[in-house]
Amino acid sequence: MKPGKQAAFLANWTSQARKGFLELLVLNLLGRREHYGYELVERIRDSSGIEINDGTLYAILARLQKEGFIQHRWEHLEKGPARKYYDLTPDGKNALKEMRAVWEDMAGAVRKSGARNV
Amino acid sequence: MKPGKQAAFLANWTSQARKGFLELLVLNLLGRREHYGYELVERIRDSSGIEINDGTLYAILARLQKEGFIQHRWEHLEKGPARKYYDLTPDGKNALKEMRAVWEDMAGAVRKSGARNV
DNA sequence: ACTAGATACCTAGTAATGAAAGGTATATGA
DNA sequence: TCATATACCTTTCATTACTAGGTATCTAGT
Repeated sequence: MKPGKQAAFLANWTSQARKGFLELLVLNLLGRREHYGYELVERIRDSSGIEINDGTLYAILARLQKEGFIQHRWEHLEKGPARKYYDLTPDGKNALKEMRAVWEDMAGAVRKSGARNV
Repeated sequence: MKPGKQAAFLANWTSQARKGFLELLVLNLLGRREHYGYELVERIRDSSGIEINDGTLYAILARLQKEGFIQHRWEHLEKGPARKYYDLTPDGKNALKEMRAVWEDMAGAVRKSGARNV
């Protein structure tokens, strides 16, 4: 196989595998405490080592709010751009519970299906 | 929120979250031993409880073979339709290792980010 | 005063995948 | 004869992450 082809496949696969996962990650973090958007980008990168484009994150936040799973309040600082703080609604907490259960099923299936000797 | 909306969201989210995951699951199973397509559908359902449409599975197998990660041999039985047995190529084993590493990072991030009290 | 960079928000277009709904063919049992 | 199970495959659609843009405020350096 061509040398770059492996890397290209993995990059694309990773991008696909992150679908859904990123939403769960954001809800998980908002379940701990409120965050503003830019803060989430930094926190995800620094604490999880997961890179996320800010454009991707804001799209996720917009979707979650449209679903009624998160809500926001503006905080206008004396210095610097205003911040939009998000936290979970009761519907969001319910959705998070169900999403975690689905995720656990998937993680369990990967564990069970994985051979040790490949 | 409308009663059916929660369920509709979860179904869609699950569908998105399975992207990538299903390919990893298939490679994991083929890493243990060879399987034919129809067998994979049953095995995934029976041992993991994960439902997978056979059309989805055959598309995955076609992609993985196009990438050079799996190969097949035909088995013509005396009775019933012929079976197409798949197993991993060396490239497939390498890809599987890398995909598992990415998956572990994601699973770890979910664990670390998850609050216990939501 | 000007520039670069960091902070903080947002949008439009593209590519890739799972799901649904179809199709083909062989064998079995009512 | 008809339904069901086995076993393969294709086409179309909806959704989401990524890329590459954009706006605006503040700070630091020249």
